[in-house]
Amino acid sequence: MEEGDLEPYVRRRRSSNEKAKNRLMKMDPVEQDRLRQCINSRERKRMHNLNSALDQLRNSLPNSKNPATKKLSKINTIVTASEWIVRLMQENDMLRKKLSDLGTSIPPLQFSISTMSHQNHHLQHPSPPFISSSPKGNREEIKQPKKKVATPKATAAVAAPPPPPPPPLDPAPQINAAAFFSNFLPNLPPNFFPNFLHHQAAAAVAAAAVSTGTTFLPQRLGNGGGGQSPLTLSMPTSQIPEFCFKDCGNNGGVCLCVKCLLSNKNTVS
DNA sequence: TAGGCCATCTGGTCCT
DNA sequence: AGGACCAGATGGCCTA
Repeated sequence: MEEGDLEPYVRRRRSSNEKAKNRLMKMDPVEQDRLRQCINSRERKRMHNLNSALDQLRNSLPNSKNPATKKLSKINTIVTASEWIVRLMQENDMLRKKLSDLGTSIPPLQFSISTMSHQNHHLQHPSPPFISSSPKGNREEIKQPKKKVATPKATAAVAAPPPPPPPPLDPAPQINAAAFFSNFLPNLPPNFFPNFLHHQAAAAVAAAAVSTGTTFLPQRLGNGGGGQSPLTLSMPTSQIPEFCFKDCGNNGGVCLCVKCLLSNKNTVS
């Protein structure tokens, strides 16, 4: 495309909108530029609001406060949050069932756009940097999707079947810490466990429990065969670190993270 | 250096 | 008419 093909304001026009085009072409270049900057500014604010909401969502996810974890990308934030919500709903259902079995009942939670909008009041009335200059106020709020003319892409989206309901949550088996270690590291030296900081061992077991779909049951480790005092696992699963222990320097160069354990990358010397 | 991620600009379309 | 929303294009930054 040559430089002459570009109009001062109306660029890359793909279809003709004669009214708008005529109106814009009546403007002088300075006025067109001012309008363009105004539109760009609004779009930036809109995207900043979107990112702000995305940051909130990211910070609501488990492990988000862990400085060792890398910041989730936008798409991963959405996907992870979606999966996390499903997980919470499953756990919620399970707990309700347990309550029901105990003869107690509580009313189901009710979610609605209106209550969520109330809780996200700050999105409709953002803090000063993102306050809309629009005389109509900020329209960036949670609301029902607007009706659009069916385009091929939109039609495909509507025609797509809804995702299958999540499978029922099976009662998770509980993992025994000592059994886990004896299964995956059968040739442990007699004094193996005492060589590890117990919170690392606890974290590794807990991480294994999560990755294998089992429930981490805090309990006492065995004595490791060396006549040492038993170790108490006390780390809640919410604090499971995601980083590899190889770098910690406290375990003799042996990594206890699940990934390394399962891939046999670690060696016990 | 390729690929992922992101911010920004931009034009088209819809909504109020 | 003006603003919101959307998606394509583009270039910068970072990392494996």
